[in-house]
Amino acid sequence: MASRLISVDRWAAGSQVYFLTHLHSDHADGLSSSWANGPLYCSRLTAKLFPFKFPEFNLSLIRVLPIGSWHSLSLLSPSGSEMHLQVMAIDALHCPGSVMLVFRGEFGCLLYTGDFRLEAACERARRSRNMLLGALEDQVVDIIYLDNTYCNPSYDFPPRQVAANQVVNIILSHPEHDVIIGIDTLGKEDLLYHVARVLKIKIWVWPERLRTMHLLGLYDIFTTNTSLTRVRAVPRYSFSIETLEALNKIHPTIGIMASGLPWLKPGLQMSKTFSGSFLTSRSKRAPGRANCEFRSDRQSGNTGALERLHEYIYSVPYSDHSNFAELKEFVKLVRPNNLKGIVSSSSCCTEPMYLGRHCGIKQPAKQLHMNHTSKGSIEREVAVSTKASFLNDDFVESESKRQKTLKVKSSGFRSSKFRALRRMSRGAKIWEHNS
DNA sequence: GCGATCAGAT
DNA sequence: CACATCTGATCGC
Repeated sequence: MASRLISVDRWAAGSQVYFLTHLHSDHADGLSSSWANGPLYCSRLTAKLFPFKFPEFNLSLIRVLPIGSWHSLSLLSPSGSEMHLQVMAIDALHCPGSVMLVFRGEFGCLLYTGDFRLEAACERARRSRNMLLGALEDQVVDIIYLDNTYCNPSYDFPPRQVAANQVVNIILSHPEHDVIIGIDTLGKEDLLYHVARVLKIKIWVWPERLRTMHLLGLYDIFTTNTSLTRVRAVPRYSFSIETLEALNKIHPTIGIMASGLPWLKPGLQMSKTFSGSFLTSRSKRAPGRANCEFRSDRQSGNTGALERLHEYIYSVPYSDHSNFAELKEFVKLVRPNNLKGIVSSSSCCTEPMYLGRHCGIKQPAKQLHMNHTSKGSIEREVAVSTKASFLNDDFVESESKRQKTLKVKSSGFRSSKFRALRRMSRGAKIWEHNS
């Protein structure tokens, strides 16, 4: 049906142009060094980081989209005529290089937010909002494709600035401890930078991550020398109770997980908050252990929960996705005719519709995530609602990317032991100069 | 042996 | 009850 002229964060063949909103692997996977399906548009910073993630990639395919200016494209429409459209990238403040995309053309005006967070009090976010409003001028956004990751009123967490200060306070209250902070391959640099600046310390990162920091222009505060600092940012997958227990045999150490848990409004489902989280580990489940003494420092209101999850581990509600209130404000600002979520998961499957009601959008029965089984009919709906068939399938497919299949798992003892050993060996890198 | 893909774990 | 990312198994080459 639809000819799929454009793909966003989707890499199957068949489109004429491709857009990458940011370099997190759940958006970039499918790309590879051998990928050559068409020109790939991304922000300048993403383009700079790109060869680090895909060393063999044919860089001649990459097109830089400058932030804040319209870029014109001519595509061949299914009927064989030339189709003109324009696209603008706007800083999404999700991770370095992340952008949202505004498309306009004979099909109307579409806004694809990608993953984003524009906090109310943030100056850089204010610039993005203004840029967006300037781009829209008097145009109506026909469809907003929204980062609905936390599009549910129960997701209520503070601005990143607040959470960053919580991290600072936790470190300050443990003056004799080493500290590890779990991070991913990209993102949370602002948090680390804030911690380093306020505490006037350097932060250890692993060598690959240091190279990323340098690509981002951060040269001074990060080091791979553990003797220079007591604060280390470690890969999230090596951040575990086992790691902390091992580290504590050598030196008192606390772990801080920035994000990692859903942050529910006080009073909502608190009893199950910790089940199934990253803290679910074999040692935690061992009977008779006193290592699950959750102390809730949750304050009233929504200033954000500071949770001590474990004698060594704190969780801080630091999120690079918008919370519900922010999503609501954003949709009110954009006032789209139609609203669709880009993430499909159990907690937000019907929430775009809910958000639309909150924001006064008159929304026909077209929302995308009624359930996961009616995708075919959804695609037909979208084809109608966009007035033109050229974007449709790929947007829809990008939304179904993160669908999870629930399966019964069987993990063998051998593999778990192997994993533990592997973690230890990675941990050894973490404390190499201490032991 | 290698890359792509998937399941599973964290 | 999330996200992002890693490993290992499997498959096709």
